[in-house]
Amino acid sequence: MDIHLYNTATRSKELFAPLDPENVRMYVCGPTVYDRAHLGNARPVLVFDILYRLLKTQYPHVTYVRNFTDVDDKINARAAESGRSIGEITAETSQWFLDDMGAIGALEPDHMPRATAYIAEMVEMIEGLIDGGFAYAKEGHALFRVREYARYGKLSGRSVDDMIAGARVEVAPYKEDPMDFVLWKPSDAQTPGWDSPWGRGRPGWHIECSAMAKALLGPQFDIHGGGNDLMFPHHENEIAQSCCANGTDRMANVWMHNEMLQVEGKKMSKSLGNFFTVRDLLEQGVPGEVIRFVMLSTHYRKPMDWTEKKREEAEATLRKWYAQVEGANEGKVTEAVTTALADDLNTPQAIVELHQLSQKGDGSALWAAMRLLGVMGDAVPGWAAVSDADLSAYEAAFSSVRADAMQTKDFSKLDAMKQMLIAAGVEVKMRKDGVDLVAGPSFDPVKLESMP
RNA sequence: GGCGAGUUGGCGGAGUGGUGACGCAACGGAUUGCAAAUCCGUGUACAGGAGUUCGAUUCUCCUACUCGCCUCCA
Repeated sequence: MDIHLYNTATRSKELFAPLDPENVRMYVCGPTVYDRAHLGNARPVLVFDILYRLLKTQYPHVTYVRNFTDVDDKINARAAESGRSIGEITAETSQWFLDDMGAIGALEPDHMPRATAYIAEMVEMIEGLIDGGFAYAKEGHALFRVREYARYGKLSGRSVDDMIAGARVEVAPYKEDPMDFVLWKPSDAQTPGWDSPWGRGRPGWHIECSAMAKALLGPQFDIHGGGNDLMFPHHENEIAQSCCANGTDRMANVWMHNEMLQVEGKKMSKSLGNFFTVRDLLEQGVPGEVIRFVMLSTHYRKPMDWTEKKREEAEATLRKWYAQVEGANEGKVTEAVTTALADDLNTPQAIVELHQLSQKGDGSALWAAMRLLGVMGDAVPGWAAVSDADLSAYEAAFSSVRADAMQTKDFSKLDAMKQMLIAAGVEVKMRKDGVDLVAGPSFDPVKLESMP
């Protein structure tokens, strides 16, 4: 099946053609590990998780790399204020990230390199850039000479001159040109640092991805992804570094960027008070599958608005589907579902196809499709499982009361009983010749104890 | 200020140069002691203006508005 992906670099949807069909290679910019992942961090993880799953259905092998940025001034600040070591913080935070992303159904990438494990590769790459005249060392810094790379700004559609005119660039005495960006910077005694030809210091933010991508995927690979906030400057800088250091004309063939997440129509930010982490939601009792479903219900290139209403709808839909899947045997993913995903990860369209399967009552195909989307595994998750509470005694009692009521035309006792059952979270389904009681999601057996 | 994305019915959300995607909600009907659930059915949405066209929601241009990035926050 043909897969089409929107390539930011060309601003168009293109037929995906891997460099090596035996080994599709993708790199996604991962988190800076200094705290819990917030909901916005989850979006790229889920978007590229879907891409990873899709690619795996079409190619024999996919190599997915997502890094951990464990050297960064935010981490340094966190260490300084908490008195804990950097290693302790990054180890703990990295595991939190994996736990939280696992809870929302994200598969782990094949490689999850930590920046601090690739310092030597970064130094080597910077040396190469300096040797080639693309970078220079000054006052303990190494800087990339942006004017040396003619294609700088092409990915994000900017020109160097326009950006200078915008005057939002940092001017520093050690820079030849205000646009030049840092590859390596000096560390003082309190700041983590590594020895280098330019003195003890630490890498700039962008070089890690160039070095790790090269080490694990080679100088050129298929897909590079991340949030669209990374398009500039991060990805622009990565391209400049990698292409100049590796002598290639491109770093990745396809650049993919997801749009940002909002909460109730506004940017999620601490100042607006609508900032929360994935863990916060999970602790509030929002199942990971629901978080994932809401995320997938908006196409990745559109802003995604997290709302309470969507959360509720997603949960209702999933409960309905889980009930249909329970008892079915897992079948095969229908072509319509895969086709939707193959069209630039059109997850909302894929969800439509799942609705169709649900409508047709095709539980086995639904199961397979839900698994592909990552909201279903080998069994229905516990939170959605139909309760196995034995209500047969109540069923019998209710049936006989109902039979009496039908005779006497006095339904008051029956209605009272029904109210109690409903209050206890029991779904009451009356048929002509009987009654079914099903424990609903909010079933509370304690409330039935006062029943006659 | 620069760059970019977007504006589809009550809400969410795909898609298409020409027969009202889909989900939720709503409404009508069947069923029901009454409800619920279920089933059947109903709705003439494509920001505004101009242009291209036999025909535009879909293409082009302009306007308005929203959002994002450029700045530690994805």
